[in-house]
Amino acid sequence: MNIAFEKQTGLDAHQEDRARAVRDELRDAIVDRRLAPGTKLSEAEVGTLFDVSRTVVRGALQMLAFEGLIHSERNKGAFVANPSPEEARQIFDSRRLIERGVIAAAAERMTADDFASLRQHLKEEERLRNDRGTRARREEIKASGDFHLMLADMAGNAILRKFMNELIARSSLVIALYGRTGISSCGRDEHADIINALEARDVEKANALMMHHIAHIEADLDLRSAETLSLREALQL
Amino acid sequence: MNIAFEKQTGLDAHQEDRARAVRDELRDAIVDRRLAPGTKLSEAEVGTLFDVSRTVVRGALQMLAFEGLIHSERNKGAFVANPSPEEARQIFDSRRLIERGVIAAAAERMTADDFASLRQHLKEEERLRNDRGTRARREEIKASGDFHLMLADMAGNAILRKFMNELIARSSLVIALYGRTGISSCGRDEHADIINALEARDVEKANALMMHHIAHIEADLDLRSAETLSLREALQL
DNA sequence: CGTTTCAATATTGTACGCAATCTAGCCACT
DNA sequence: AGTGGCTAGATTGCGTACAATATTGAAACG
Repeated sequence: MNIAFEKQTGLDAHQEDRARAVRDELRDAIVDRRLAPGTKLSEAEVGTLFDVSRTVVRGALQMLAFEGLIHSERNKGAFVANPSPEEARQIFDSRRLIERGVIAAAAERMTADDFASLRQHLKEEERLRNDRGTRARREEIKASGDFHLMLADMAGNAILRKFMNELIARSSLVIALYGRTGISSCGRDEHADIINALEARDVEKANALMMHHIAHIEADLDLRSAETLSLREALQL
Repeated sequence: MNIAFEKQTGLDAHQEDRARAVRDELRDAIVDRRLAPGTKLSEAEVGTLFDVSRTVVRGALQMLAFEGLIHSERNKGAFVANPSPEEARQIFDSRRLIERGVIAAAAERMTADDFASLRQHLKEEERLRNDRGTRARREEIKASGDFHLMLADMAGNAILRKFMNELIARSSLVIALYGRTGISSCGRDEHADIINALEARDVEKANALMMHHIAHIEADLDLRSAETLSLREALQL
């Protein structure tokens, strides 16, 4: 476990809820794959790295377990989730369902400001796409997910927003695991097209575009490696 | 807090994961309103009642907070959730969305056994509906929710199932808070109609029936009392 | 008499220690 | 040499003590 942040980030910024801070750091590390699936997250080790007690670490791990990002077994410990192809399918099926609802709700509520901030975000995505290096790739994955989360925000339903948060995080993990080209599939201006359709208040079209978008992401996955993964799971989990 | 179960139930059955056992007891108590919304759940008090340490209680409370059944504030404590009318709307909007997906997935996977166990469950609901007393009412609410959870099981998507679990629990809370007649709306054989449509593999009809069903439940609520509740919230929260 | 301050009390947040459980490595035995 | 069991080490589960924060009540002041 070669995490190199210690307490550089806002971990000790406000001394509020350190468990949440640790969770956020771990989640980022998992989502952009600095922590490989299957990695054991030892309470003592994590605690040492973040300079907090095991009590705090346990809180953070419990939260991550709820989000499905780690998998913890009693008396065994917590491990970074290693989603099976079947789980991957379920995640994307769920996304199709929920993003449909997000589009429908957002279409009725979005303001000019919303479109402006989405377009601002698009520029950022574009910039990252042209950058090179693994760091840019990681940020690109995160930015791509953030687009969907911004839409969920604009839908104005806190529950759907929470569900999306979980689904996006787990999607990133799946893409990291099974992605062929990384995220180039997310590449072309599909996000922009969705925004345009929404601005035209064409819900049908926005929906169709979103479904295509998700289908593209899923098509970039190589879910055949089922056996390989079951094996890995059997061996190290 | 007049909970009267102590350790009568399967709490100490297996000595595994007592936090989960406490969570389940508390969830039941919240969902069928033995614990009123807004009630403070003191760690020490809960611990004494269940004869476990605060550590275990904290674990249980954290889980309930994730499910949206309690609301905990730092250095203040945990309180049984007191959903606002707006939250109630969001919960039912989310249910409409997700149950649509459940119906679609279940329709393609359900077996004869599934229909049999659903019909078995219907009989149980029917029996409870004819019983009198608050205990029967509570069990009726739970059974009514279980119907939806059984369908979610049959959809074969663990993620949707988890979402439904949360939504059903929160719905029960909302119904308890805002329900006019209790659950008579859920009464007529709407569940049975849905099963019949599913068995005929008529997804469209099943969906329409489910949407009507949810609309009926929602129509039985009195969400006007917005001010009253904000006040209550302001006073006791 | 109302308001404000402050101290006493209660409650939550966190660290730590011990017990229970799992893991790994070694030795004996076939 | 391979297999099985056993012991030593490591890790998690949980209780408890102490620190940090909020709440309550009374007393002092305007």
